[in-house]
Amino acid sequence: MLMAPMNSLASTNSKMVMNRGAWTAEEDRKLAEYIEVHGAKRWKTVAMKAGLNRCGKSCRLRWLNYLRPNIKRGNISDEEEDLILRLHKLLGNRWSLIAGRLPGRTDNEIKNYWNSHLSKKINKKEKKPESSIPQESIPKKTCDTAAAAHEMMEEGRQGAAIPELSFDVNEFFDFSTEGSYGLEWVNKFLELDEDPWLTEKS
DNA sequence: AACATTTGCAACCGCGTGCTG
DNA sequence: ACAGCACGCGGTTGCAAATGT
Repeated sequence: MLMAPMNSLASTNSKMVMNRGAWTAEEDRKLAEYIEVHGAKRWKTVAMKAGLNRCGKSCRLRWLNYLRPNIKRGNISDEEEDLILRLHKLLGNRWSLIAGRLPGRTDNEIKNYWNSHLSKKINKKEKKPESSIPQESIPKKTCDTAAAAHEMMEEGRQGAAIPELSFDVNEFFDFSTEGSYGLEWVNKFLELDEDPWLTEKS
């Protein structure tokens, strides 16, 4: 659903009247032109120098979620949806990490998609307990499956010691050194956790 | 046709973290 | 060591469009 930009709402803040609400095409153009020349950093400065009556935070969000090159919008494919489900199972609500595995997708889009589509799907499934995998079938404390990895991460987050091995999700999912944003490696990894619950299309 | 409700998504907010002086 | 700033993240809100009654 593409909403037409409405007139910017001015904040009632008495100190500095900042534009708020939906961005106009003119604002988008100014921001994109500025970033093309000066780069996307120091968002407060970007906001001022681009002649935008917006806070830096708002500019950053607009750029990352809408104006950035190579952004894919809408039409999340079955493959992408499946990947989101698997990664969410593995990582929980770590939208930026999940988005990092989906080229052209933003964390905001993934989060919205999850909240409006996938969480409902999952709720439906959970109301059908016979279709769920029995807990005892999930291996414990190994990296063999995504479920086990997720479990370990949850423990790790709560500060619990994992006796057999130490598992740091941030290290494990450090994409900074990875050149490619291809899906192959993660698909291979996730194939280890073939889960009929996830692969079953509704 | 008119109104009410739900849906989908852009944008905002608050918080945590890291960097810099 | 500390304060201030910038950035990034996840949760939440607001509102137009879509759908239902």
